[in-house]
Amino acid sequence: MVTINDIAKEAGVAKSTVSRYLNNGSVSADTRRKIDKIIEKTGYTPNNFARSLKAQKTNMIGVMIPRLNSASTNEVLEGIDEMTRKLGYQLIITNSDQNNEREFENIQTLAKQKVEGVIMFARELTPEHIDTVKKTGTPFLFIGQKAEGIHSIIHQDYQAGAKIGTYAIELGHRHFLYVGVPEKDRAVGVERRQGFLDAVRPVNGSTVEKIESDFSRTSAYQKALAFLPKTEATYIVCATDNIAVAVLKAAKDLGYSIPEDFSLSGFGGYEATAYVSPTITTVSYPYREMGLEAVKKLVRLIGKEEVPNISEMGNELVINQSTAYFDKI
Amino acid sequence: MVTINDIAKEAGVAKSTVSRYLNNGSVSADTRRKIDKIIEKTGYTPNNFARSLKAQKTNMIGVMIPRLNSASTNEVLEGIDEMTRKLGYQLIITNSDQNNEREFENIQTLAKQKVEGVIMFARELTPEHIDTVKKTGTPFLFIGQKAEGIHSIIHQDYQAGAKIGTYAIELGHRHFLYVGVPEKDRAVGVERRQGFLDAVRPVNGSTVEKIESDFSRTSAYQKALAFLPKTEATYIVCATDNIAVAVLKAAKDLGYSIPEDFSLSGFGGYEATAYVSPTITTVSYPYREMGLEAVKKLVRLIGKEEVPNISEMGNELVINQSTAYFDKI
DNA sequence: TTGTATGCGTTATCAG
DNA sequence: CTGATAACGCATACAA
Repeated sequence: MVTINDIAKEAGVAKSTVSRYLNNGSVSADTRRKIDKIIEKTGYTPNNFARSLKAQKTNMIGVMIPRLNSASTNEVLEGIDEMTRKLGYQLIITNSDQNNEREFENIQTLAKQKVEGVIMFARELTPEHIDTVKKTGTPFLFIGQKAEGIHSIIHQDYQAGAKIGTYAIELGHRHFLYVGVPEKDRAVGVERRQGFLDAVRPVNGSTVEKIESDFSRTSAYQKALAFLPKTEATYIVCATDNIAVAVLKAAKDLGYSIPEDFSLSGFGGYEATAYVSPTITTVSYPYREMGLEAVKKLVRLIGKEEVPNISEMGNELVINQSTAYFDKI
Repeated sequence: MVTINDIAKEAGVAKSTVSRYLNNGSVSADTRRKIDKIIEKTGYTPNNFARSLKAQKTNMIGVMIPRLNSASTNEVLEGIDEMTRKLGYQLIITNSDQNNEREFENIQTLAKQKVEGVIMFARELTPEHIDTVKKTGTPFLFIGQKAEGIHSIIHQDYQAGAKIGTYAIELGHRHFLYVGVPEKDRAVGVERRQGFLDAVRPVNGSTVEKIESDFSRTSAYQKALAFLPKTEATYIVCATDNIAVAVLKAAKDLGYSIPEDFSLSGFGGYEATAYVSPTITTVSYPYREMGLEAVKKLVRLIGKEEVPNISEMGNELVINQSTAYFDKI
């Protein structure tokens, strides 16, 4: 490996001169040219570890994601990737496989790697999470969930739920089936649902049946297969677009027509909702922008700037073919 | 930050003793207990940079992916993630946004980070790619494409194409539409298609029309919308499952029935093919296993072991509802 | 502008 | 088993 020392020797200068060349640049035109050429020739590149060791600074940002095959996660990641690049940081991505133990591990691993800050896609948040995070002393930013005393950036899930509820009521529906996810995920499992319920429940004669799935399509498909034949509902609210796609599939396999037999909607605004038939009504979330914002916010955090504890991203109702007026009496 | 020195001082021993404690372990039970306690108390964790600097070894593996929102890529990544974890390596993932310049950059960035090896998801391979890679001197493994003088692990794309071709002929089809991708991606754009053509062309009276899309659903959808009304084909071969999903959508929007008006198939075995109606016939690829294999192979490479230049992964025809016998005369 | 010397946190070598 | 010391590659304070 070629080091700053080799360069210095070959150029006949002190290594501090080479170092200066590399950093400030207070070097005479002559030596500059010499060093230029030698670096070119040898293909020298500075050793980041030595640098980090010295500077006590790594220029790295860590990202923790719960799983790799999530459409929403990946869109946020695109935004994160873009902004970290723009701001000159290097990204380290760790995957925790939706497993708490591995999340704890990863929090510590990243801290050990001396990343300057961490963006964590939060799912289920336990006190132990909060604890582990706080112990690291590293700036942390949660995405998707809020927690006492930790900065976060979240979706307006309650409002999203309310949008769907209001819309469905306007269409004339009164009987709903809500396909939810576990409450451990507060944002999706609780907030989103509560927004919907609060919009729908006050309406005279409305009913809501609930079933619970997990985030996988297979689970949602199975549940729907079993439950659709029994339900009184005319409108099916799915807690995510993935679930909606799976429920749509189950409905078709059971011989139902959407939206004739059931109206159906999801949350998220995934591309998939536009490539099934009928296309699925949903609430679209600004995932990419969220990623951009997250990095900006984290970097301010790293720089000890004052930043609001919680930032919220908006969202937008997207009406597609899977929902229709309810006009049978 | 608490260092080995602090520990040593507090324990009243030399820092080399602490270091030994941390590594080999040749320490008296007494000092061991003392150090144990202090480390526990202070929450000391070794500084990886100092370690790497000393050891000239980073324990990191770099991964270069062309984009974050690809189903196949992410499945391979899951495998890679699993195996790197198992083997005790840390992962650095970089995204190049399907952009050659950024690929060159990333190759060098990773080399600078002194990763011990790199797994690169190859798309289009130019001489400059090969060149840049070779200059780094870092062990490289290509996934998905092969290149002279660089180790790689690839799919049997030719065989996959042939499987679809043979199957379609058996169904009685003779007129085909092939929705392909640019040839710059040799594996998908050339090999896969060639396997199909070689299986189909020898058959009497067979015809193949070709159109080209890119890897995005939007592009495929638009092309299909324009081309389906004009085609003579009874079977549409799509170069990827994503394309197939988009073409299916276009066909439906145009009022066609699948498989009555057209049979349709893709490649890849993505989950999406199972959650549209009809489900789409495809060739399923062992993505996750590929990730596992890739890491194993790279690690052998890092260890200077002898490994075959090219490894191939098999694949499997998955017959679904989108294909049917052609029996109209 | 340039060079000397020192230290970042760790490991390895070699005496004791 | 333990301790002193050098070295990894780089940046910087300070002197020249």
